[in-house]
Amino acid sequence: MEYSDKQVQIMEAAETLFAVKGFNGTSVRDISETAGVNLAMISYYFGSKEKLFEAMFAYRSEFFKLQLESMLQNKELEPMEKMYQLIDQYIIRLTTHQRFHRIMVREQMMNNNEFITAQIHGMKSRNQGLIRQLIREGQDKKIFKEDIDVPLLMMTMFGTVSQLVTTQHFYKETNGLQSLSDSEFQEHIRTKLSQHLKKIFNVILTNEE
Amino acid sequence: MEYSDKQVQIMEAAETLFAVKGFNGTSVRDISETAGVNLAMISYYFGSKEKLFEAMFAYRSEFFKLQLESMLQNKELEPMEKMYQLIDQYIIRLTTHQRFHRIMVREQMMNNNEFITAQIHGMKSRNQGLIRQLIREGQDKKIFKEDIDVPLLMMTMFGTVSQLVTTQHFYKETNGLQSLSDSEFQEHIRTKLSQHLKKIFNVILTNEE
DNA sequence: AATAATTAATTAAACGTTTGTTTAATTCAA
DNA sequence: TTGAATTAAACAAACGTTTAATTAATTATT
Repeated sequence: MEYSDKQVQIMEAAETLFAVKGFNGTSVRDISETAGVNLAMISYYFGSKEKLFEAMFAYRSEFFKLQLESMLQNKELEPMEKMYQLIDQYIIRLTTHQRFHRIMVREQMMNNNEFITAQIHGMKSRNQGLIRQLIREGQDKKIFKEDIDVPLLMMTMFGTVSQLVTTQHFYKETNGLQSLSDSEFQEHIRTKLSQHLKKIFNVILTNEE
Repeated sequence: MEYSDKQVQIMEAAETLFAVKGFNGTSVRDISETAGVNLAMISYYFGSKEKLFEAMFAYRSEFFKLQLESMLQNKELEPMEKMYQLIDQYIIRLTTHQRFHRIMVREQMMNNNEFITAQIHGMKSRNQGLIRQLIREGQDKKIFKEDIDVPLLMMTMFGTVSQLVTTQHFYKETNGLQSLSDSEFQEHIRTKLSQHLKKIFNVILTNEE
């Protein structure tokens, strides 16, 4: 599907507003004003507010997908190296596309829209499959331990990053980081998360410290 | 503040609906029908939909608070035992009050309502303070390691549990647990989370396996 | 203890806004 | 000249809230 500049404008305005105010908290008039287009253009291009949501979600999820295949198939990388790269890629994706991530968090709680629920489900099982494969590889090479609870480990990775991103305002205040600029703070978050998750994964997957 | 049966009915209906459909996705008429009361009773008792939300949130957060003080001050418990109890209590609370938790997750992303944001902030810093204290105790007794990133460790605890609770539908399907009854599944989740988090905390806080 | 007076609870209906969507007319581009 | 893009206006439906009337419960007075 290809979109004109104007259509992209509308989808980006919708993403921004949905992320902050939620789907039901955002009016079509809000979106049209933010996008700088006439109210009727939204129905004209997308059919309805709901369809706009679905179009925007599909459009953004293209960019949001982890690009793991080539990395995972690289035979020169050790399994733990691959896992580290996977962690870092996930952190980067999630901190870079925070607005979209907030929408995902809300939607996977709500299960209101069938199309979007299906999209999220697809992403999730794809990711779980890839990680399972990677862990299997490490186990076959006798580098990883055998008793790994893959779903729970994924919950920890997704959950830790998600928790920090969605509650970063609290985190910033509670830990006296208000003086940091926005980009400094994002860098801080990424570094901390990376260190923390790598430590956990290392110790859960192998026997070393 | 004391509430009559009818007021509690209204707040419980509101909690249920807000958890599923969100604040803006729930109409006052929805609430009145679910609670089995006349539409006007909501304004009559609570003033407005927003005030009802705040009243419900305050009412429920009473039950939601972790009761940690006495346990943490028990001098016969080892620090790691206390940490395990803390983990289990958190898991129980969150899985028992899932509706309220969903509302919290949404609200701490939105920051729309000042009163509720302040309430959440209070809970969070209180919890962080208690955990920090407990970890300090373990460090002073030379049982815990010195380089512990407390905020990040909390993110992992809150995030892992939260992620599993809010995406339990995906988890159930992806891991072939559809045959379990609701209560069996809740028990499954609690056991898994408990084992998983205790393992992580044990290995992060101490040097043992 | 019975009745009157007062307050609280409950109701259906109506209020003015805002909502998402459509219309019909107009402008623009191919 | 034809079809797409754009517009202001209008639409009915749903929204949160208020009103005014009625019923129920409580308190005061005899």
